[in-house]
Amino acid sequence: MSDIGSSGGAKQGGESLLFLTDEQLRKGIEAMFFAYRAFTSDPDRILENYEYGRAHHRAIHFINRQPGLTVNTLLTLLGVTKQSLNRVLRSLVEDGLVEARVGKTDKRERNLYLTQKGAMLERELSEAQRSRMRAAYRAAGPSAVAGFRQVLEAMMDPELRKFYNAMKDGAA
Amino acid sequence: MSDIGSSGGAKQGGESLLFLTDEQLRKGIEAMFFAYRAFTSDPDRILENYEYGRAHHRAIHFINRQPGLTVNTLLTLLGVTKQSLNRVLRSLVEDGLVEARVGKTDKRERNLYLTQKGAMLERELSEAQRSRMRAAYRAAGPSAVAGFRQVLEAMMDPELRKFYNAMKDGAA
DNA sequence: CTTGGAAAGTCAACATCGCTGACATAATAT
DNA sequence: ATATTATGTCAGCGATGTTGACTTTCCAAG
Repeated sequence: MSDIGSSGGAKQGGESLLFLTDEQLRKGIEAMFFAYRAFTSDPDRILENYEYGRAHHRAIHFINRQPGLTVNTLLTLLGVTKQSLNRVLRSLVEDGLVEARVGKTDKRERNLYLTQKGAMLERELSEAQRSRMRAAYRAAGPSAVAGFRQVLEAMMDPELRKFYNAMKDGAA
Repeated sequence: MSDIGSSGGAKQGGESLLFLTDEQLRKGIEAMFFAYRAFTSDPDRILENYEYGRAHHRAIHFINRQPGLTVNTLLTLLGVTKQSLNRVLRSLVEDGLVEARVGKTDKRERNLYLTQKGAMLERELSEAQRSRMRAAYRAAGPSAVAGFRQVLEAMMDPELRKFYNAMKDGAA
């Protein structure tokens, strides 16, 4: 019953609140589900040819975006345990895709960088993903893209939103 | 080099194409990643109290949205193998959350329905998710929501977009 | 200079949830 | 009658997440 409240109340609010009915919200949930599935399918298909999975892709993505970031920062961005990340990171370092340099100020820290080989895989993976994103952006148009970004940002957990906003976006 | 093409070209296109730079696209990728993580975290937290996982949630969601749908349809919507779905579906039926009625026209088919118990869990899970979605919608505003939905829809694989559009959205 | 704590790495065990392959059953369709 | 379809099931495997325990390294504070 408690979830009916906001739904039943929506129609009273006039046009500006109509989109907050439960069915509209459920439709948004489905949109996220289907879109995210498509969004990950392209890199997944590529990764089948390697011995890597989605976890490797995510690590590679953020190392590329913030060269030199520490393991701890990467842990926060990915939201997994160090044991889980370690497994992934070790194979990437062993295979020569990622370089872990001992920190110069704090020697306990490791600063992570993509090697040339790592950067190549990153481009292959992200190009697949960017290609779908680009097509969707073109189909939807600039103002839709702005709205898309606004809603996604509002949906994030506050702590990660900080990290998100701290990243380059080429809009400046 | 091939992924530079569209990026380098973006600046030539004037204001309307500026959002297609590689960095803008990567930022969109990150937005999807962080938002999706938040989006799934609420129901995941609830599911820890039960013996169910994300897969159960997804099945419950679609059975609720299309009561009476067949196993095959659900398979398509979820994009998993029947072996994977069967494991999930069996536990839901055994625990009395889902009812599988033999089809009346084709007796090979099973039509799936939520029981009262299943509907209760569905509401608990989806309320958590809708609550976050509602807050994001409110924060971003109606026109942002329209754009959000447009981009996500454009991102889907065509076959699933059909299913997506066939679902109730309360907009009619 | 010793010591406490932080950063990182590692080992073991386990759960979830994908997958493939093989096979059984029941019922429709030809 | 036979082929095909929808479903269910068993076995095994792989990727990725988890907790818990422990070690090593190293900065920093007493």
